[in-house]
Amino acid sequence: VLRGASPEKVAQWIKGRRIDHVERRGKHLLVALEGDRAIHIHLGMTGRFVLRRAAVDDVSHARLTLELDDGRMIVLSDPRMFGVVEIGRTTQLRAKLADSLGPDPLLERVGGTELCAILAKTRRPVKVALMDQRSLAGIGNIQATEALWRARIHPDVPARNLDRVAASRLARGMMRSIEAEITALQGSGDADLEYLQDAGSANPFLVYGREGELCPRCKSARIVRKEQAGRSTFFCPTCQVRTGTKARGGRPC
DNA sequence: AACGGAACCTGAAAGC
DNA sequence: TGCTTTCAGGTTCCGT
Repeated sequence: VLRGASPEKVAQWIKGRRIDHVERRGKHLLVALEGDRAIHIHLGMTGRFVLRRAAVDDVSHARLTLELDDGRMIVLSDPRMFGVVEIGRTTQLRAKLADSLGPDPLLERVGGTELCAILAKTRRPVKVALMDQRSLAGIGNIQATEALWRARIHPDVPARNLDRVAASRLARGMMRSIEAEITALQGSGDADLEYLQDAGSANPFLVYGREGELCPRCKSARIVRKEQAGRSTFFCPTCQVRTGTKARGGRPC
């Protein structure tokens, strides 16, 4: 979906401009062009970039094609059209992103102290709080699910109940989970993209999408799936507990 | 202010 | 086989 501009206007805005660099904050991408112009892209749920040497007719659901001067094509494919493309001044778009998004764990340090302070602001379930882009940028349903399992924290715990120790585990679990996903993407041929977008490939996650399977840690309980704030959540009812919270005397931030 | 729920849209998979 | 239902990685808006 183009935001605030016609296709013609977008083409006019970017045509002939050299790409200066690309920056990212959370799930948002900023393709910075020369002359303080930029393209803001959010892939939504089903958006992906496809690189083609020449012809692009084989790319399904192509919504935007960037033709480079060396003949390559960057095609933005997005079946469900939840993605967003917007043009504007680089400085302006960057400021808007910085303003609307919380810290990005890959750009700035988000340790136990920082995370504890962020979570202390709400009594929503910790999983829901983790996915709120205004408090933390870049964590989606899968990362939140995986991070909570790694940290042995039950997704239903009110965010503000987490003490320093639990928040530290969660911060670490979050980083590990992100790193694992990046490694999987770089290594074995886009492992989780395949899982999510191509049929019949193996599930690369620890608990996400594994309802009914044995917990990979305790190997005794089975992974439970439940709906939370309209999203699927997976957790181990044995490993992931509500202990270590302030309510039980844990340390605050 | 903060929260839950519906809406936005299409395709794949499961169910019948 | 083929039609129908369910579900999906995200965000935003609206009503409570």
